[in-house]
Amino acid sequence: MFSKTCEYAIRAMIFIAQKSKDSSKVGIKEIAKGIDSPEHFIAKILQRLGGKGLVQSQKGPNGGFYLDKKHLACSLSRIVSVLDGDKIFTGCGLGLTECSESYPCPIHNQFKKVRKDMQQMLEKAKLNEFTEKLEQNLTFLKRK
Amino acid sequence: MFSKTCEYAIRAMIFIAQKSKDSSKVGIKEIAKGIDSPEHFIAKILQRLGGKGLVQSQKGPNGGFYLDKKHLACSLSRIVSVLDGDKIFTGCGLGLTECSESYPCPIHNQFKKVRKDMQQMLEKAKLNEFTEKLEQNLTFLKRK
DNA sequence: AAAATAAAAGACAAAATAGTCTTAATATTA
DNA sequence: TAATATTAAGACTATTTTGTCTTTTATTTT
Repeated sequence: MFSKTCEYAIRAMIFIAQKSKDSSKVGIKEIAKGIDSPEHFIAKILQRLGGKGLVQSQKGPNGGFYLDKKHLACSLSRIVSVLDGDKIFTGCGLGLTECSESYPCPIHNQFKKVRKDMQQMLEKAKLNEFTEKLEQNLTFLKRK
Repeated sequence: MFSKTCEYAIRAMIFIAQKSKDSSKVGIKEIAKGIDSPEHFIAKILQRLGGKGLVQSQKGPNGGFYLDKKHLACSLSRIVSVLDGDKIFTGCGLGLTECSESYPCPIHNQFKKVRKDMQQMLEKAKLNEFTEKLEQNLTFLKRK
């Protein structure tokens, strides 16, 4: 569904959101451990997201990644579209570049609905809404 | 969403279904042209599907690929699961291998619903249901 | 100002996916 | 039975994605 890049990214962003609640920063090692991802890989992904302004960071001792109030309200769909593009939201299920209402592939209408539901779901999902359940150990960002 | 392999496969199978209506066979070149895909690539994909019994074929002059009545009722979900596996139907949106009801990722419930809708949509979609609209040029399997 | 710490950047490597080409096997037709 | 047409199979190449390693830059603390 999503690329590995995107899966790690969402997990990392939710993790950073959790840690940013009390406006503290979190280092890349802790993030990598916290979401069980390759350290250098997630580092590069966060660089990309930082470049696009989705996450903030600070170098040097006591530095790290963080999210201010505004960025805590970032939606998952934003992360997906920045990293994977919006093919998943608007692309044809059968890979036709010209697929559209007026030139539909055979599953255009059915697929359109599923796509839209996915988009709306990710649109509604904001980074800061996951913190509480994580703290209560009702949801998880890494394997047991 | 789906792999290129799977996109081509679904288009090819729908194409073969259309041609199989009057129980005639269709060669790989015609299929490749009809769905606008690399010839040798779709050939290998159809080999895989043939090996799994999803499509039938015959060698030699006037040979080609075809679908008998039974196989014309094959669902798109079957094709997807044979080629891409069922990660898309059952896998975690954030890539957690152990994600489940009792150990859910933060978006488990929302994602589960979208996944299920997708699966049901593909389950219901049978190869033979697309033929008519294709013939009427109301839907398409290749770019203009 | 120096040392230490942390992210940024870029080069590299490995694996998976996508795509191509050649040869072999098999069935049909003449 | 020989020629031909067609899929099957396998080796190969290219591209993209995933992942690693090293060096640089920036910031903080001492």
